Amino acid sequence: MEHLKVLQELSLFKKCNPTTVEKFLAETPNSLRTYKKGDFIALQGDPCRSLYLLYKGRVKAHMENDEGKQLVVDILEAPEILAPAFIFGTNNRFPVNVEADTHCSILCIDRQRFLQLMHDEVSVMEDFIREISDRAVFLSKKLNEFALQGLKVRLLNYIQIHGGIRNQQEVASIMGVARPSLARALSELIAEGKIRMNDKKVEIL
Amino acid sequence: MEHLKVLQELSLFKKCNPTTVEKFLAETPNSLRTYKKGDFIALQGDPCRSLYLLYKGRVKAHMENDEGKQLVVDILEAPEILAPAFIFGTNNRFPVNVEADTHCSILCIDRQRFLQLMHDEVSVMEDFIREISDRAVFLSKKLNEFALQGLKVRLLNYIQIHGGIRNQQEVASIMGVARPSLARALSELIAEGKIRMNDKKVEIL
DNA sequence: CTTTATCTGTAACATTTGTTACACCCCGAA
DNA sequence: TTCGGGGTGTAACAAATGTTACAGATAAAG
Repeated sequence: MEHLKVLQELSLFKKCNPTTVEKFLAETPNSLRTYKKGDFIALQGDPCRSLYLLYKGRVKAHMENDEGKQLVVDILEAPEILAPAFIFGTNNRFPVNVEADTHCSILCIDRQRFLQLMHDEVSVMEDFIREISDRAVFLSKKLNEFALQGLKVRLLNYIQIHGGIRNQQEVASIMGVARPSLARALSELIAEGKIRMNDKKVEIL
Repeated sequence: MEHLKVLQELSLFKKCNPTTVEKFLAETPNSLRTYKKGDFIALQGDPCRSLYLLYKGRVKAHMENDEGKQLVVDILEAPEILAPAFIFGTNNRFPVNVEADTHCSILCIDRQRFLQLMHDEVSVMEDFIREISDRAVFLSKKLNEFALQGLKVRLLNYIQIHGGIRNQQEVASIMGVARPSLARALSELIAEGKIRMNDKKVEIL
């Protein structure tokens, strides 16, 4: 049960009494699942009836439209709560595909059991509400970028946060554009003197 | 205190004991504010430390980028909770401007008092979590549309939901495009036989 | 070291949307 | 009635992004 230790690291349980958490995780009907890289953990539209706790590995959340165009919305690294904002919604379905980006292990906890925990442990309730709220802030920031900002601005934001570009294809998926468009945006940013590139490191000016 | 009755209609309090709600609203330090059409209730970046309950009027939430391009994210009608997803976030600031679209009355409730209510009343906690979750779903749907769908698809969705187009300028702000672009998209949809227009009513085929 | 696959830069052209401008219509005010 | 304002349709051109193609660079595999 060494995964219990990992899950204690979740911000969700940080302020909570460790023995309470341990007891909760131990007593909960343990639906434990593992996935290998490339497996789909959930599909857009799937019902979302459990709390999914990622305790090992990395997952990608991405959307896809009818023509196959993709957008990687988020990349989550263990330990992390998956899709906390979609469990208790009126229409509790995944709005994204969740795909294992490495070998992954996930603990599924019954929704009712978790509600009970929130009743009993005030700090868990507060932290869970904070988690959901942060997701909403994250989404509205993304919405702002996609609806109002051009590609070059989005790209500058990305570079500022990540400090560089490891893989153009990857970043293009996150920006929601085709790969050559990303390369062009990079060239233009360089031509405009906004950034400088040595190797994969990008410097903002 | 007839606004109390209106607020009882909020889905947030639907399952809750009415006298409890009444008592809560009455006892809470009543920061009551009114705005006239066009007033800004909150600005992008403002701290968000209270629960804002809209009990009269209609507000618009919109974002703006540096060049002045605007996007109307949502239009809320009383009774409604304003920005529930931003009160308890790690960085609790408004990500949108909130503007009075008619004469508005808003009740501000202290964040800590409301937390207390959620502790005491399980149904309020559950409903508040549902509210936030629904906001997150709403935002991820919007993100999907803006990042992955073209204007014509967004427009069809809008027409399907609203059953028509009252005012092109208004809808253009919601779609995040210039007004002539909207008119063009409409023409093209008609030319493609996807919709038919008589007067302001739009029929989907 | 050579081979091979992947990543990168870039060009040419198509599509979508923005911008500006203008003519038309409808409707209410003077 | 005339006038003026707001809403609508549309055209012409500009800017941003998508699509496809290809050539060179780089990294991984043998």
